[in-house]
Amino acid sequence: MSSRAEAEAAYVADLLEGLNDPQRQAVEHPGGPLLVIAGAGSGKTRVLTHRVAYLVLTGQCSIGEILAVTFTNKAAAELRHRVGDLLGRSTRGLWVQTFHSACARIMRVEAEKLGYTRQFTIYDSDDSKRLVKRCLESLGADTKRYTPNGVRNQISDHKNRLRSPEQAAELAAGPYDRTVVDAYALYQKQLARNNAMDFDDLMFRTVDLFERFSEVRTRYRAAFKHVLVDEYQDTNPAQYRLLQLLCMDDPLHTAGSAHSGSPAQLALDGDDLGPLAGEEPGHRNLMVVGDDAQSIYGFRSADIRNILDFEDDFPDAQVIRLEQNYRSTQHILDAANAVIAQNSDQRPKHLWTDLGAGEAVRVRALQDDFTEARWVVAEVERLAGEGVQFSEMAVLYRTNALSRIIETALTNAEIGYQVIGGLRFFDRAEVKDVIAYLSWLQNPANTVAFARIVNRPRRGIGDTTVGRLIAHAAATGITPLEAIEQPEAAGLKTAAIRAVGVFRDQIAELRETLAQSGENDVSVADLVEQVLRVTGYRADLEASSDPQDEGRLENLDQLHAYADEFDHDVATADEIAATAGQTALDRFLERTALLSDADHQAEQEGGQITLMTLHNAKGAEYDAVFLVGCEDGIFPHSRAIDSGELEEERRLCYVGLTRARRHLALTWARRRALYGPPQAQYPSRFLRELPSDALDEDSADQLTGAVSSASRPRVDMSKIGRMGSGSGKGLESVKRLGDMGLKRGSDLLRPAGTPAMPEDERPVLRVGQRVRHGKFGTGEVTALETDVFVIRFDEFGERRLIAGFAKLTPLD
DNA sequence: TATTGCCTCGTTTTT
DNA sequence: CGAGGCAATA
Repeated sequence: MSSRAEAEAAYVADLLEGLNDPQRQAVEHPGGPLLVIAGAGSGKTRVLTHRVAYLVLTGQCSIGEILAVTFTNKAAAELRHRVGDLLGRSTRGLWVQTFHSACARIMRVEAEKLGYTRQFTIYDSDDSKRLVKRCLESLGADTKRYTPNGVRNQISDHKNRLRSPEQAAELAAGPYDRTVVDAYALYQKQLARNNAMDFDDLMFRTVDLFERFSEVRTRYRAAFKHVLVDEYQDTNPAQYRLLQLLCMDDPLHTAGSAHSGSPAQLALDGDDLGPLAGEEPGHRNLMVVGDDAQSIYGFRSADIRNILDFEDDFPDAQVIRLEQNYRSTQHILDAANAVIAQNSDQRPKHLWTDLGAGEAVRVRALQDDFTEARWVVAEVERLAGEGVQFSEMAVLYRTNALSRIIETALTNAEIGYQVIGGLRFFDRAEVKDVIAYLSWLQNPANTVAFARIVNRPRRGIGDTTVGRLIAHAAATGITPLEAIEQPEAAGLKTAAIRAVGVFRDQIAELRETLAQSGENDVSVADLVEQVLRVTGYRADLEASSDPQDEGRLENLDQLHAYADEFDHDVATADEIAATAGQTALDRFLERTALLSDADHQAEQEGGQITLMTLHNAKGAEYDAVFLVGCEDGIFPHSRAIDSGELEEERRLCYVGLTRARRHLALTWARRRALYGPPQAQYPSRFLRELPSDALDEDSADQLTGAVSSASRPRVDMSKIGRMGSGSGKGLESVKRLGDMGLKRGSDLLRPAGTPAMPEDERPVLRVGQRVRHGKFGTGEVTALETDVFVIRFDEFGERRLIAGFAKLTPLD
């Protein structure tokens, strides 16, 4: 053996040191499709990083021939960092990217083939929502019935399933679907006209590109000899297809029928659909790592079938399971195992540890939300007294609305905390405004950015004027930038022309600066500064008396600082190579578009306890975890109960439980004031799935008393009718209901114009009785409460009616 | 055109 | 309770 080979063998032996058997098996996998089922805390990142290092050290491929994809920038950064540590050298050339940034990078190079310029703008969900709204309006759709957000989600789902508008049309069942499809078609047209892609397009267009241009496909297939995927359980059909196109044989024909879709329709020349005769076979080196039990993004079109059916999709696939957990004590794992075992659509799995049984898991029923919060705080203080760091504790909840009361309790106890999630830095209106300025300067076709900033700060350019400018631009095929140069042609009158003129001059000045920046490489920070100054944006905020504007100014300072940092951040050689021909502004916009706040978020400051949703908790771990609000309707969420999505909720529970290393407590409140007055709550069904052996003795009776009432038929508050239009004449009655612990206001329905009915005239009803109502037609009484009827109408579903107002005629 | 007040409605959200 | 939407106002 040559000394070089010996040295290499030594390196590799070193690398494999300390891995358990299945981990090592995964790292040494000879090639071909590999699925690593990595239970929570089983060392999946370890496997990924070691695998990359192994491939490089054994000379199976160079570092630049590996593509590792993740879902978050944070995960990508960590992966890169840890691979660097293992290899002891630079990871330059290694493609560690999020799905979206990898696609964006490819699209920047290939955009022209699909009719975009390289400067295409990436729309975030907010931009995309605005555009959808505009589309709906121009279709004349009622945006109350067709909410922009709802329609956008539907469109997003179509795209994630690789359905073109035409294909979506084939599936459209009712009038709602058809409107969605119309909006989708128009929306895509507008995106193209705006030279913009939304997040979904980054994936969809890349798939499209690979499917239609064999030359491009071949190039990327050859470039990556190994593809690794993190969090595979969260991939959607588009991502699945992309992986297939990159790795597998005969890529145009291997698509599973469930996932296949033909390219979106784009009017383009140079189509290159053809048989694949002569195309190199795929390398098949696809390694995916994930945990089906942690698939919690189904609502974002992630398809758990991807991981469940991996062996069917790739018949020669190897499957390796990692079940040894290095994080939690056995009681915690027992609890998690028991809960997830209730799911039927789940790979059987049994986490175990050699860390010992540990402390019992605790379940606590508290009389109300306030008491619950205080209990958690008291426990936090007790644990702190035992030496657990605040930074090692977390409070988890299903919905953000639950955080407030915990925050209040922590504040009262003077315990520092940080809330993860909420409004991100780059989503703040003022930050987005400035970015929109920059974005529009870079891409004048970006109508969404134009509409956003044209009257910000206020310049007296109202909706009508903006509408005329946009309509004029659309009608004549020019950009909004050109449109403001010809306000007369757009049909504007004197006052509007003057206002637009001011704006036009400001933009001209900014464009001048930008043009110079191309030559002299003026920094992005300077551009930000220019925007703030020239547009009067800063002056406007400074002159304001609104106290919130102070914070906005601070945010803008932060944005400036961020841009400054960006200017001085020496781009890696990689980035420069990938972005040849791009200006600093181009790169800045790309980065901000794809960067979430989590990446920007300061590392855990010492001494602070963390509050976050269960979704945000994935990947995190803490010594002590409190899972609050374990009540049916909250967790599992009522909407999930309705739509039968309990398994995903249960996986969410599994995620929550497995975040804890040593201390785990689950709490629920018998009464909770979520919106308005307190309401009776019932314990989460998941609590009853916890094995008593894993619980402490006090936990045993924490569900009794309430369980019997939970089995009582309950009114599903989410299906309750709404108060009719008209003013609050019913307020008194509504207030009385509030006093009785029922929800008030919008949950109660009073048909417009219906007068209150004297008590003695109200019909006597019984459950099961058929009734007629003036507005809702016929239905059946499902429940009676004091002053309230609950009726399931044949056409409108369940509604709650105020007895004093509802005119109901008994039918039998 | 900007401001106001009233009404509605209420998951989760890696990009 | 509180944010966002919208219609009635100044």
